[in-house]
Amino acid sequence: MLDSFKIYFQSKTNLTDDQFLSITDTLQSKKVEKGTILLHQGDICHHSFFVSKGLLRSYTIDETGKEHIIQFAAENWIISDRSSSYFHEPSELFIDAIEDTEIVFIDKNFINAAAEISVSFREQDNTALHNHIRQLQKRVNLLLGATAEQRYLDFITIYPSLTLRIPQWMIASYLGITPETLSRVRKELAKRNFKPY
Amino acid sequence: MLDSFKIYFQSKTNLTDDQFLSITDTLQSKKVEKGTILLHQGDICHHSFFVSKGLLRSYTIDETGKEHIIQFAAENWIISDRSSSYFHEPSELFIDAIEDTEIVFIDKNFINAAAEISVSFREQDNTALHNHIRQLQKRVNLLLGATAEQRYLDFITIYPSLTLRIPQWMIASYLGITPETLSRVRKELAKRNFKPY
DNA sequence: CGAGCGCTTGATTGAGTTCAAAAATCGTGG
DNA sequence: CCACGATTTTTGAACTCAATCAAGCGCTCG
Repeated sequence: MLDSFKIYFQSKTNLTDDQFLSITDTLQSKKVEKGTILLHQGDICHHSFFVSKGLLRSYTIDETGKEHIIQFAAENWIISDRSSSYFHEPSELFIDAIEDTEIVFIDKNFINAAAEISVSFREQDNTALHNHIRQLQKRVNLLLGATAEQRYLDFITIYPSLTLRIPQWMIASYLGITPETLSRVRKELAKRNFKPY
Repeated sequence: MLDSFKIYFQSKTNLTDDQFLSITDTLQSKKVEKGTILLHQGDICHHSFFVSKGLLRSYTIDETGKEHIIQFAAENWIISDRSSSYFHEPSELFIDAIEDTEIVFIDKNFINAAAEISVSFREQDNTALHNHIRQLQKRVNLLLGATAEQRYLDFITIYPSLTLRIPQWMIASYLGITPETLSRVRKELAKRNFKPY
């Protein structure tokens, strides 16, 4: 599993093999099965999770017990609660596995070591933060104005490869609509002869 | 106007007066009147705007001509389109003045110079990015689940000092509801003897 | 002082939710 | 590999929150 992390990481940071090895000797990786919870609401988030295989999600549960999915992370994505790790605050989020998943656990030590020896890592991290902001802002904008159908169309164009892997009720939760509504939206799109795949 | 920026900036970065002066000699500041547009959708965002007095907002306009307000910025806040400046992309956003406003224009040169000479500036900038992510994520979460009333209550508790300064229809736009709905929500709250101020 | 903008109020409409139940799919053990 | 229970998706009907449409009021600022 570390292999794909290495490929991912070096593509972003141009570290030499030696440099990479020197900071990854402590990295843990692990296979978890579908349903495993990696981060609990209320806990402080100590890791970022790199997905080498499988699928994770982060979500909140509100007072009425409803889940709201914040993010998905498939192969070669990193998921975590940045606010919680950065500010050492209890997390709002749960993170769990939608599929059996292979994970590399990235901790503070690694981040610090990488930042220490690599300018490009720091730059890359900064770029990732900006990307995150851009993505969140687009989503806010979508949630402010778009209909259920528009939200779904947006989702399948941005994440075509995830659409078939993620259960519909989770996509609905990500879009802020009910599973029933999503089902009807899809039916309507099919009727209008729309072919997503 | 530069004075309040200096106070703000030094409180966050512990630069000496000399250091501050050495990088702020090129900074422009300006008074703009209510309604002035500082950034147009489609333009690339070259500045961050520090508000020393007054009130700015950023917003999008969708295909149907509707405004969606992304952010407000009053005294001692900075507003910009980070994605646009960082990635040199055309901005999705407009930024304009809700009140007559005094602004300090922060450009790339200043940012780079400050980052060059001050570790604490870089840290501060990183913290600001994380704060921004945290705020956006909370907002996504709110938009995913909360009713009109919950959104409004959240707004007035987070931004009590802005509630009276911002026209109601703009607050409605920020919350993703119509002005009519907000008016009714407020009426309902008043009836239930709720005293916001 | 009046024209325009913002806020309120009312009536109506509509997109999406809720509740309920059937149909389809999945996964797991025998 | 099949069967059966569980989960997911679909469908239907009633309902609800918020949007829309429309009209009137009040303020301000030009």
